[in-house]
Amino acid sequence: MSVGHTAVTTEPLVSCGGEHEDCGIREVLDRIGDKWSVLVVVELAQGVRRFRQLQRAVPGISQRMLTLTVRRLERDGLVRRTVYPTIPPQVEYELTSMGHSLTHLLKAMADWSAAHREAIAASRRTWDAANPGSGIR
Amino acid sequence: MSVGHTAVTTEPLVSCGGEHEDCGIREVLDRIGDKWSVLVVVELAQGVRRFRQLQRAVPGISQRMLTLTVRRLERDGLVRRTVYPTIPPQVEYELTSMGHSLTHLLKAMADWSAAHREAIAASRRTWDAANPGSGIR
DNA sequence: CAGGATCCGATCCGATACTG
DNA sequence: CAGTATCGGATCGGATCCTG
Repeated sequence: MSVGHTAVTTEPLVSCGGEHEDCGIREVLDRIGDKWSVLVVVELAQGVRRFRQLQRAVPGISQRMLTLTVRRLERDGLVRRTVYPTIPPQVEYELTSMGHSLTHLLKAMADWSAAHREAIAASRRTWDAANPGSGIR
Repeated sequence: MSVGHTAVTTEPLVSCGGEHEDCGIREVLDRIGDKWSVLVVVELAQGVRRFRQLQRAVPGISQRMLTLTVRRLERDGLVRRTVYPTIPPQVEYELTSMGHSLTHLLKAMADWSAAHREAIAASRRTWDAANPGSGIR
C-alpha cells in the first residue's frame, strides 16, 4: 500500500535478472570501490601520466597506495604500464580501452552524485537532528 | 604487449569538469561502496521488505551489519523505514524515489560488470602468471 | 624518478550475548 | 521480530626508510 507520497512505482527494471541474488555490482565495487582507484582513473582519463605526475595530480595519495592502486588496475586490464629503461627510470601509465569504457560508468556516478548531493546532505541534516548521538555516520 | 585494438583514443568526454580534481564519484562510493549497501538496495528494489526478510534475502549479512547498513541508507534518504507499533514489532523498509533513482546507476554497474567480467578475469590470470608471488590482489 | 619493505594505527566487519 | 552493546580479528591505508 502506498503511503500517501508520490509512489509512482515505475517498475523496478533494475536489480539483476530476477530472483538471482547478486549481479556483478559487488565485483565492480571490489575493484574500484577503494579509496583511490577512481581518482587515479579519472586523472588517467585526461591522458598519459608518469608516476610522480599521477601522485601530484591525486592530492593526499602516498607512494605506497599509488603503487598498489596502479598495480591492481594494471592487473585488471584497466591500465597499461610502460617502462622506459632510462636513467632515471621513466614509467608511463595510460588507460586501456577497457579503462576508457569504465570512465563512462564513472561519468554516470558523477552525474548521479551531482543530481542528489543536495538532497542527501539535507536528509542527513534532518536525520542527525532527529537522532542525536546515534553514532551512525 | 598490445592486446587487440590499441588506442582508439575516442576523446575522454569523461572525467569531471576539466581541471577540477574530484567530481562527486568518491561521495557516491563512500555511501554505497561498502560491503552490503548495494545488496540491500538491490533487494529493496524488488519491493517492501521487513528486517528478517531482508536478512534472509542477503546471505551472509549479520544483524549488526544489516542494521548499520539500513540506518545509513535511511539517513541518506535512500530508504524509508516504517515502524508499526505491534507485538511483535514490525518494521518495513522500502526505497525512496531517490533510492529508486540509484538503482538505475546500479544497473549500469551490473551491465559494465557483465560486459567486462571475462576480460578482467583473463587479464588477472595473465598478470598473475607473469608476476608470481607479487602479493597483489 | 619509481618504487619495495616494514611498522603501525584506524577502520571494517563478524560473532556473540542481551533486550523490549 | 527487530533491534542494541561489546569484543576481537582482519583488512586498509599512512608514515617512514631504503634501493636501483
